[in-house]
Amino acid sequence: MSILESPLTRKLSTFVALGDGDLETLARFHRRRRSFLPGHEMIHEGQKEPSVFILAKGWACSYKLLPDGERQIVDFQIPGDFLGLRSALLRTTDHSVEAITPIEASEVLASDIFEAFARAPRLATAILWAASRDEAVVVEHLVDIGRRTAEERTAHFLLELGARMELVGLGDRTGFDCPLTQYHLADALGLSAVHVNRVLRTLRDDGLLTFQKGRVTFDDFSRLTALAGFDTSYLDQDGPLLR
Amino acid sequence: MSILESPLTRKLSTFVALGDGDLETLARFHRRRRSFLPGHEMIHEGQKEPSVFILAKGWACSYKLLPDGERQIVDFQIPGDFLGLRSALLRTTDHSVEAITPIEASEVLASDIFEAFARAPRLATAILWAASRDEAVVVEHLVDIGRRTAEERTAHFLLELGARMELVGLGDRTGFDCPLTQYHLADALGLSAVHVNRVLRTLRDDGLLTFQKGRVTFDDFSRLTALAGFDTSYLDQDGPLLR
DNA sequence: GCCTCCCGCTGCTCTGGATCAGTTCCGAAT
DNA sequence: ATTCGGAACTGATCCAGAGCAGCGGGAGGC
Repeated sequence: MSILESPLTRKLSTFVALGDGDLETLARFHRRRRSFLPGHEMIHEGQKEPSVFILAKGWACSYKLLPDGERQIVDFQIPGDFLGLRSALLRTTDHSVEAITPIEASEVLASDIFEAFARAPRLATAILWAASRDEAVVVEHLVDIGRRTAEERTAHFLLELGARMELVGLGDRTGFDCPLTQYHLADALGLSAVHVNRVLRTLRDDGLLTFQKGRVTFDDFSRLTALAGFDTSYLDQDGPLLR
Repeated sequence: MSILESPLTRKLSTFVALGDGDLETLARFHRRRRSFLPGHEMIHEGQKEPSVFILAKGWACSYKLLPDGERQIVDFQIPGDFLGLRSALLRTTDHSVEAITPIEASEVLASDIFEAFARAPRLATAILWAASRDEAVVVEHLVDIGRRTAEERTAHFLLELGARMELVGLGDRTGFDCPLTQYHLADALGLSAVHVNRVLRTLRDDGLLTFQKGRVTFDDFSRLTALAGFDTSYLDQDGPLLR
């Protein structure tokens, strides 16, 4: 896949129109190609020298484990996302990352990123923007768990995920392909797997959303966004915010 | 207050030894001094042209409101913290910020920050580090809400806050001054105020922690960290990580 | 062809925390 | 000195979601 059509380039381009120099610097990130099988722990909590990856294909999830063995999934990573960027900056790994599907990724050298900051300010801004966007996703997730009911929370979370998939051309408002199990969803939403199952069933029975056979289908987008209190204004913007 | 003893400088210095040029650039941030009274909404969700502040004195909180009027506090800001940095990068404000106490802050121009990235790479790295640290705080908060019981969650959250206060010289492992009400805590922890009250009472009765009269006291630090599953390794490091 | 494992699914019971409906306390304003 | 408003605190009841126990079905391995 050419750098020009990589999901990351696509994502960054919605924010800023990248120049040739930026693209060249970005291309240099993709030196070491790596593949991982489902279940592989790509990054371990506590790891020294944290690795950074750019996801080209497949899904991963970042999570933390509690002493009692419970797991909280903090975020899912989809094509175009960075893995371990925060850990690299903090020089300490505060979470683990696991491959959910077979994965294709580029392992990036932290030094390449810092170099990019020095010599390709436009690209640096774009990366910062992407990092901020990730943080905004986590914040929305926090609100989901803190203040929404199981149903709102599930609906809202899947809509958010759909919006992210759409941003890299892997989905639209009818739905998206989704390799997650109900267990993943439970660990992400702070619910039990049993309850996630019931919630998904009622959402389906109400004709709002179907989560089945590797696909999430938004059966009634407008009623769904209303139920979830989901802000659809992201659908309005077209073209880079910054030229 | 001289720039050298500002909470932000102090915080950044735990990470990287800043040079004269860095400090000069940092000093330029503090051009417009602003004061706010408790309850003032310094940043509004949806605001265009978001403002950026560096908190010098006082406490603020960033939060999101839900359609049904519920509020989720995402984070508290203490001296040395940035307000609205993420919004500035995203060029859209996805949360509000309210002053909790009387506040002294510097309003920073986004352009000054971007300039700093171009000409003071060490400082830029330090700011990036601070932003990553903020994100790590939000992630811990997410785990609190998603997977910990009310008691663990309350204890863990206050310990985390204590660690942050310690980092800017405003607390130690015996406790810290804290202007929050039980309502603030409830909105942050995703609990009802009633339940927060009960939890604080049992923590106090068990001789673990006292939340009273504007101060949080860690009555039994080691039992408390054990209950909360709180990682105390932050206490080990001394001196900048990066020289 | 059968076995096994994982995932989806379901009924029942139990409980952590919400909700409702107050009272008490304290500090600031008049 | 009294009022007033916000915060802390408490008891009683309710319910969303957890926990437990178990079933069915499909995909992969031998």
